[in-house]
Amino acid sequence: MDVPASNRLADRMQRGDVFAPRCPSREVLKHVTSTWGVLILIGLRGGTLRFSELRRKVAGVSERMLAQTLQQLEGDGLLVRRSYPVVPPHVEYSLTPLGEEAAVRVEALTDWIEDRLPSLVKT
Amino acid sequence: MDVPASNRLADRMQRGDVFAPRCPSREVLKHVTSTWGVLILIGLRGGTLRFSELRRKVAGVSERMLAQTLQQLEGDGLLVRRSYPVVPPHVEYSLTPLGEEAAVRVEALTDWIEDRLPSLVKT
DNA sequence: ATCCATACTTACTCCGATGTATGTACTTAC
DNA sequence: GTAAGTACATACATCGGAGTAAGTATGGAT
Repeated sequence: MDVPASNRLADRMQRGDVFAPRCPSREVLKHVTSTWGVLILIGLRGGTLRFSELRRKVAGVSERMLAQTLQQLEGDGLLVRRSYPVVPPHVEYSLTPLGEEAAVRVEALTDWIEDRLPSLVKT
Repeated sequence: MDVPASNRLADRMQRGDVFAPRCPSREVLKHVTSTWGVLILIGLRGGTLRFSELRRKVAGVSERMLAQTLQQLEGDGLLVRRSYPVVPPHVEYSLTPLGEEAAVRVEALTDWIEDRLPSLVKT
């Protein structure tokens, strides 16, 4: 069968198509599937967390990567940052409804991997 | 509340826990969520494909990255490689049942991103 | 004789993802 | 006075993901 007209690159990019290298969806995908993006999304499913709480929950993140990844996900509209002008600083992060939807799907993948790990060939 | 004993690092790694930095599940996760890993898994959902067919379907991959990512996913038991001793070479790749399960979840995520792209803040 | 197609591998290179270390501003605790 | 906690920013170094180009082996087409 032939390729339908709606498969043209421009159309696919407007709809959102990860197969189109320059589609913005690739950016979001990159953020969401990044090492720390995955863990932050899942970590926040339990509810709102402060920066340092999240840092403890997502063991192994550096402050640098945590801050950076949080900004990316915030820019994508997947989480919100609320800061309170007190001292010491108090900043809270929580998923948006959109972020919750993304997190559910990411967690479905990681849960599956964790479950099936024994079936997967040893590295 | 305290951390239960089953949350000890060693236990979490045996079960498979992406939050444990040295758990093998992190390796699999890395392969599956890599730029080309994602696209290859989805690309193969349509059925068996040859190397060059896959290369055309997953637009933008270099031969180098395609070969390398295929080897990773094969090592994880997510796809199988069948080669026929003919000339010119003929090699087929297809998902294993395990790979199909993974691909479904990966595609659920990418489908969601494609759908919700308009809702996501512009970069 | 030369080119093309196939499925890679290898060498070289580049850039972005990530880690480390340090700084900041303020307060509480010792 | 000095250390610790908080939420970052910034500079520097590193490492691996990723692209490019070329090579390999073979046979058929031109």
